[in-house]
Amino acid sequence: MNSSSSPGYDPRSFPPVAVTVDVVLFTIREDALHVLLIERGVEPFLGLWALPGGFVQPGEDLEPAAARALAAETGVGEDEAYLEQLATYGSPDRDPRMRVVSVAYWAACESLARPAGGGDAARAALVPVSSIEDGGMDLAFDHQRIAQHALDRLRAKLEYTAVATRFCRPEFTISELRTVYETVWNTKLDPGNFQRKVRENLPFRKVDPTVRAMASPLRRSDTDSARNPVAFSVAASVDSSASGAVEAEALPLSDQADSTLREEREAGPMHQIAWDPSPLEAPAPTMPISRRATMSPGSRGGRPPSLWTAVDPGLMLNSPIPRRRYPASGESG
Amino acid sequence: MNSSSSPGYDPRSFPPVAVTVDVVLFTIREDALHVLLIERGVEPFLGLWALPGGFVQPGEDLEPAAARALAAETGVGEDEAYLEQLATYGSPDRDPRMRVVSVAYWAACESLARPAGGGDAARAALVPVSSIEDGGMDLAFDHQRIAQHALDRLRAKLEYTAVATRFCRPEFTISELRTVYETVWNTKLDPGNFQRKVRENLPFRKVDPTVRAMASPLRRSDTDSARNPVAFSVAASVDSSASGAVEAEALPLSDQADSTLREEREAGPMHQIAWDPSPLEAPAPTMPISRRATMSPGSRGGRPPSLWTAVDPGLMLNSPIPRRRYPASGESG
DNA sequence: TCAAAAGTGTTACAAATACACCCATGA
DNA sequence: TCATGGGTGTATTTGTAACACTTTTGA
Repeated sequence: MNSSSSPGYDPRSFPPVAVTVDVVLFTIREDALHVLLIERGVEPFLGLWALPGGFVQPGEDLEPAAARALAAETGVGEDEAYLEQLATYGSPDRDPRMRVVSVAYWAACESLARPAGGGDAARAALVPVSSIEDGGMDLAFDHQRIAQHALDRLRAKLEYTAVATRFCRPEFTISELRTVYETVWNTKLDPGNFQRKVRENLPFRKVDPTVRAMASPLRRSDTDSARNPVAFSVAASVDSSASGAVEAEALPLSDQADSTLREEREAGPMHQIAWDPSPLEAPAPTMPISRRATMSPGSRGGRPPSLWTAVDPGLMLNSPIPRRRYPASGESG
Repeated sequence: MNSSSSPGYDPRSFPPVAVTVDVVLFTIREDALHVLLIERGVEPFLGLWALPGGFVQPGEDLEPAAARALAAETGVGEDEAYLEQLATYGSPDRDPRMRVVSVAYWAACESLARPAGGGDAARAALVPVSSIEDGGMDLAFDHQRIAQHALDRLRAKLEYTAVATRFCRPEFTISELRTVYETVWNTKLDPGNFQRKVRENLPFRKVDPTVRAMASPLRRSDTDSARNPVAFSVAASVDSSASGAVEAEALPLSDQADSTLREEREAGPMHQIAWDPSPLEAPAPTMPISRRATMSPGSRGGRPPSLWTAVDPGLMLNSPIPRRRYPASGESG
């Protein structure tokens, strides 16, 4: 704020601007990184794809606004996604209707459970980031640029934070985590070295099998959840309660109620959107939510992997995951 | 921007919000990192110190608005400072008067030449970041938080970009540059290793002494400046080209905050501010602007150092400057 | 018993650290 | 000629890359 101005300050004298939020939601589907887009049902850019978003309401903070917009348009609840501010875009002509300043957020979540079919309002689709990057898709407004920035940020943060875990279920195997890195960076990582890296990083925690065994599908009701990070409870409160920061001790982290828990998207009535397999989107996902230990899709065997969690996805890694620079376009095996 | 909204879209129906910009300007003075603050002349927070800033004008993009606000309140011109978006703060109650969303920027510039004395309106001061960090200063609004975030970002970016050069004159010695790193990180770096790092980093360029000799104080007018990075010419075009909004990445600033309602004083004339040596500020700077080769203040001799420039302060280093984690508070020697 | 995946060990190489040392200059 | 800072050389240490190898399971 500056100091002096014309003494007579009139709250209504400020230039008329609308403030919105836009969210770039990433998820991994079928071994490819996807972005969630919504088809516009009104002008301008009618029929084009755009990022989910909406106006910031009076009395509403920015991040909650982003979370709300995301939930309203896609059914992705607040606890399901990691949400972080990206940047703000306010070019005077970015919206033909009026001056709109948009605060962009990016989000990461586990593969969307199978989308409820109840298509009501908008059509949503998950499109591979490759189609964003190669400019093959025409997005509304400056959303292409925003999405690209979000992608850059995501890739950068994978290297030195534990956000990658937000693409996994609350408990995951190291291989699953490695697959996330490989998918986002579009590269291959050495399994052995990756293993070592995860093990030496405090934000990643191995789930104690004995603790898991004792705690049945239901959580213990006596001990509190937030203060006492016992199995089950942690995952849900993970991002918000970041509090405890880094401790050296092995917490009894663990998973949440089985699988099924996570499709409880009660987050309000008809929020589900039609996961219409539009031209842009692959057929609905069939990824099993079952708790099989081994990740690999076509696995015929192998040593049973141990399960891991992240203390807090936002935490900095003490030792970054080295990435071989990913090539511009797809490289595999 | 959101996709679908109520069909009947009324440009005047959006919630009333003011959008402002705030700038955290860093500079190095007397071997300490300082932030520029302005004393508030009106309520709220009358008499408190605050970041320079102002309203975003109709038709004005965000970054230009920040540059304008900075120039208007401090006299620091656009070409003099590196300017980069930081984050946006929009807590509903951050300004008691009304809803204000503030897009914060951070800036770095060479030690402010001697401040024009023409003290007219506001009082400005450079305060050491230490007094911000230890909470010893009470800033208006949420500016303390913003400043802290900016500081975190600055420290992070020093590591993998060439921004540090923006604390130096267009041409500088490696020692000067090292001093910048040491000051910002509050640590000591090995001169030999630092030397090597700079030499192997492409964004840093040694000024060819022969070229310098030929080109008098004035630049050659025949060859273009942007294409042909000759001494002198490079520095000027440096920052503006960094435009591309979001750059690499920095810290996990996963919080949001608020904004500030600043009373705009038009970008009219009389922009200089009184560099009043307020209680917060050290006496006016006396740093010679002369082009002496050796940096060290009390230098009695030594080999004449070569001069360097940065191709572009925003550029990523190909080999990051390793930093020993700086201690919480001052460590020296 | 075989293939596949988890996980460990080991070596080769690259980078960072520490520090000795030489060089050029002004006083 | 001496103190001082610029600049280089180099051994030590640390970290990464590559890959062989052991373990454990399902088919």
